Amino acid sequence: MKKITMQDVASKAGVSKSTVSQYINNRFEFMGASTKLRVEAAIKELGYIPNQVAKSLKQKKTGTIGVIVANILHAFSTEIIRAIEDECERNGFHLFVCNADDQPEKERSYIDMLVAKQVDGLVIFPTNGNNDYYKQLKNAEFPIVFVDRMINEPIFPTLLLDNESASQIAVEQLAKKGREKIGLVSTSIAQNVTPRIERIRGYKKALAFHGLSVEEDWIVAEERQEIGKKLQSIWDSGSRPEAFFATNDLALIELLKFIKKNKLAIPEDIGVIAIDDSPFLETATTPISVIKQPTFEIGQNAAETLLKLIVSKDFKEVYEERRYPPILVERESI
Amino acid sequence: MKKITMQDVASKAGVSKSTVSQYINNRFEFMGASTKLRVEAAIKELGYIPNQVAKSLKQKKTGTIGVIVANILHAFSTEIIRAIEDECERNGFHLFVCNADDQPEKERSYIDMLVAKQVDGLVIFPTNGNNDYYKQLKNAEFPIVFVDRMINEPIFPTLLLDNESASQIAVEQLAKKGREKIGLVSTSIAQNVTPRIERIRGYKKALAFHGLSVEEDWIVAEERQEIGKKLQSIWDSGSRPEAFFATNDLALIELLKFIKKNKLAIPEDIGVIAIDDSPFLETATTPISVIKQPTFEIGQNAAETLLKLIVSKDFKEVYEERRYPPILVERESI
DNA sequence: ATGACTTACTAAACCGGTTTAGTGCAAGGA
DNA sequence: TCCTTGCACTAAACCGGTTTAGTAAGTCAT
Repeated sequence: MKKITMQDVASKAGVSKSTVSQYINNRFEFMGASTKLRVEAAIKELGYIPNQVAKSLKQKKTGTIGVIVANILHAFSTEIIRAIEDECERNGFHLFVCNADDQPEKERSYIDMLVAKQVDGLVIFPTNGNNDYYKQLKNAEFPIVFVDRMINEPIFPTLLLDNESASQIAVEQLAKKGREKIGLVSTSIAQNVTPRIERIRGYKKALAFHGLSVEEDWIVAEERQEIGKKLQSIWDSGSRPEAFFATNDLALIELLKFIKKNKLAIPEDIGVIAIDDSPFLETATTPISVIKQPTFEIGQNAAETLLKLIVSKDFKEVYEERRYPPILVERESI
Repeated sequence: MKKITMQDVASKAGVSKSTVSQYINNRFEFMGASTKLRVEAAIKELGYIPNQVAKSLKQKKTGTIGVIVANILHAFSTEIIRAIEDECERNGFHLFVCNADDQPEKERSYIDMLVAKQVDGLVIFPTNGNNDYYKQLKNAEFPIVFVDRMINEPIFPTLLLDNESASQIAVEQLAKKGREKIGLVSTSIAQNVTPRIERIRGYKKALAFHGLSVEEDWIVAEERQEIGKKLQSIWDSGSRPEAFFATNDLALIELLKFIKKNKLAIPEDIGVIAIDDSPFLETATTPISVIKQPTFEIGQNAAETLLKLIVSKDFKEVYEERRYPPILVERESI
């Protein structure tokens, strides 16, 4: 079956392409009533669907944005995507979702592909390896919003959690219950990823604030598959923390596996608090206390900011990052 | 900054657009060595990135497919999307992901938008409300693959779990441990969604096979927010099952909340088995036994099937659905 | 009757690539 | 010398829309 084009509709209705185009775009000011009806009928009869690719080419906009997440395995990423998608849908935009797997080369190649596909803008969870490229895109006035992570120069709007506050809340909750020996579990910090760095920094500051000492051995920041081993070696060393603060959901999963393997009871043997929530944490025998991120708000604001930038093209030299307050969900694991 | 076009590159290199196009597409057979170098240099110097929209318009293919999931809140959906994405990346395809929220109208409007955007094909978790439209698309030889759910007429390839087997395994596990009073928890079946219907059917068959009676009052199939109430009313009625089979992750969450609220012990007071896994289930005090779907395989095969259909355009009149065997993960909740 | 305005519509350029059909030139063969 | 052939490259049509500039016909005031 041949694809129906605007010309087919025009011929059928006995008008020119231009008139059909006017009809499609609801510009009826100078269209006769009978012409309007004839075009309408022709469209319906032929089942005509306008080709957005042709439209995009001429109008130099695609109604599409790209989202490049650092690691789609984090629940945080999928929730942000969901929120962005909702906001975009309200504004007639569509989403390309890409997963950079924390690899700058992969991120770079996705940016290239998305630019080639003429997306109108990008939301990026930046890895730390393409800062020069970001600068080029800034020069070209390409609309971008950063989420979750900062790069050295704040050349695009950046939205992220107030990570230090989150750590402070975590430590405070633990300290309030008399925990003095508090360890931390994080995924790898080899790449200087903003939230991990800031959460560890906040944790150290908070320990100091509460008069607790920082025990570097109790800070686990490893690739996911190494976390269990490292925790076990701390445990086997005999110098054991009374509680752990897991800085994200993946770290928490590994921590809980370790706790299970060593048959420890929460909170009797070990206190637990984490950043990022999951519906299953509420249903655990000992429900796990967490610090939620306002993912919905962050995602929605990211989309709003980007869409605004797309229409205004009003780029500032630098941007102040926008911080979001963490939300404590007190349960029973402390 | 003005966008660099192929013409800009051509002028800079002192050749025609056609030659640049040949270069971009690696057709070097009839290109002089010095020309090649000049074009190469011009592209690099100008930072030229070819416009895929223009290319798509001429070539009538976009290298893009659409995925419309019924409900993105199911872990199953996100895992399938991930697998499709991986397979597409390997083949240079990109993904539009859309969430129909189980609403046929929303699904229909997404299909329209994606067709307008000239996606090369679609993976759909079909709601049951657009069967006529699917038939139109089949007539137009538009490549589609269905996942997770079947529609009446199998006009496109369909990939899904062997749901009845999954239920049989669930019931068998429970029966093996001497459970005779087995209830079921599902999300709403108002829309006749294939997996839910089949899982309930399989559960009933399996009960019969094990000589157990079907107690309709123990079958909870409600909207998510109603499940808790319904479970509670069963419990309060005094006629209580000894175990529940949750037919998906969302149903399981509601079941676990109910169990928690009533301070029941798993498996002493109540046995639990569910379809769909989550990393947190393994770390529960009593790890929950589940029946996993081979989501990775289903997603990958869906993408493979679709991409094959896109290149071959070889449509069969009807398709036999492809069933995947469920995978039992025995833990301690039975 | 004439010019000025409206109204309803259209021709053709344009977006930025790909592709087809050729062109000009040099080398080789008759 | 003329003709063929292969090489290196180009002009122009084309994809399917949008948009600009313009036209033809009718109305109205003068």
